Amino acid sequence: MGRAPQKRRIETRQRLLDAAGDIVAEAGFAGLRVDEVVARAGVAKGTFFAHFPDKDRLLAELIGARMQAALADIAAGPPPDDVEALADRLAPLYAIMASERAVFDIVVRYSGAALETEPTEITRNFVAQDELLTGWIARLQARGLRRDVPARLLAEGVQAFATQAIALHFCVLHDPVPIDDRIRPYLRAWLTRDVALS
Amino acid sequence: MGRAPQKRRIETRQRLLDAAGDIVAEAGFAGLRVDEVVARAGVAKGTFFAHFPDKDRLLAELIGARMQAALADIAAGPPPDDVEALADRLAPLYAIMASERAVFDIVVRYSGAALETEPTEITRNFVAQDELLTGWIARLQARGLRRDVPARLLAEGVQAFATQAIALHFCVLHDPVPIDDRIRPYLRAWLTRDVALS
DNA sequence: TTTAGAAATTGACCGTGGTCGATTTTACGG
DNA sequence: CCGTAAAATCGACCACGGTCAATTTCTAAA
Repeated sequence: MGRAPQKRRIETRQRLLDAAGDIVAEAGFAGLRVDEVVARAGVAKGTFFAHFPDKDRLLAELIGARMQAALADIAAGPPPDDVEALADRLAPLYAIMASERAVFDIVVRYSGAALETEPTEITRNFVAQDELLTGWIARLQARGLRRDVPARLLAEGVQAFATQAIALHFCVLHDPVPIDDRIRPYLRAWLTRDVALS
Repeated sequence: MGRAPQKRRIETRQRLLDAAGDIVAEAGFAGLRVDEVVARAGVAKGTFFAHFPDKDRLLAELIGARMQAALADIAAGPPPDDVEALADRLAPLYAIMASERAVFDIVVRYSGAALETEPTEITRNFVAQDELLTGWIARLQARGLRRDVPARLLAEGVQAFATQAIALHFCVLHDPVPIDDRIRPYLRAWLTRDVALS
């Protein structure tokens, strides 16, 4: 364990994050250049990589922060009472993930902790999603949801379908359906034992 | 419509593919460098990009070819008679997708046709997977599989779970379970109406 | 206050993917 | 066989992410 980080380091890191945030606001995540970030933050290029192992990790940091905010918002409300309400509640989170192709790519890459690296905010977000969903689903299993499968597996499945739906969203073979509408049929089929009856 | 490609162009393209194949055999997909490919093929760098829009598309070409071979093999056999057999049959295809992190990344990126670009061999492979699976599942629906959801949606779901399972495979948070074992619980839950009874 | 050493920063440099105007090769009508 | 326009190839060049030895700044013990 090294020493605690100096105040200067904290400030530099924040300046880098702020500069990056500004650039994203102007040019999107895909338009972010490391040279531009360090220029705006007023530091040398090497400093950037003393704070972030690579460019993608900075993006993951920014995206993870947005996802955490959205998830906190979602978790703050009451648990949903059926599958449709559940889909409604998750929509804002998925909107972030699908906001840009570059964002989705980063989310997918870091949704599971990469083997070598420290977990990112995105990884933690997915773990938190898992817990929230598992709780919601376990509660709904007392109210008509399928009970033949553990709540945790169902929760993981929800994430699988969300990824699939967003991936299809970036695909031209399929009509430009809103992702929310695309996720819903999956969730109905996955979470209920008999769609015709629900 | 321009003219048909000249013989020379066909040969050059093949030399590039062969060189790339050799390098992959030696160093894996992650170890492929464009400079190395053109050096072995005996052409200039610009020629490479006259044949492939970018490096990733070459990789997609190589990976797609392997996937097509595996899928043809799978399709050649008789249709499976239950969920377990279905999972068995798909295993070789998933083994390719999970063989390397770099491979999985490419597969995910091109599994749906990217908005701007020509569809790759990988895209076509996923469409073919979809059709094969839809046929298999429709047949199995006459033998006990859930009938409350259209076969095509179930087929898409299988792909969603495969992606999820392979992604988790590259994640250290979870134990190093073989991907096949990871996919199976999903498929049982997704394809049957009541896991406890099956 | 001094000072040793750790922490933080610097910027020249490199590897690699990708571009583009110049050049050579091919196909084909006359 | 020649002339010419399209096709194919070439390679110097650029953009951008990432490295690292050198330098500056900070901290804390003496």
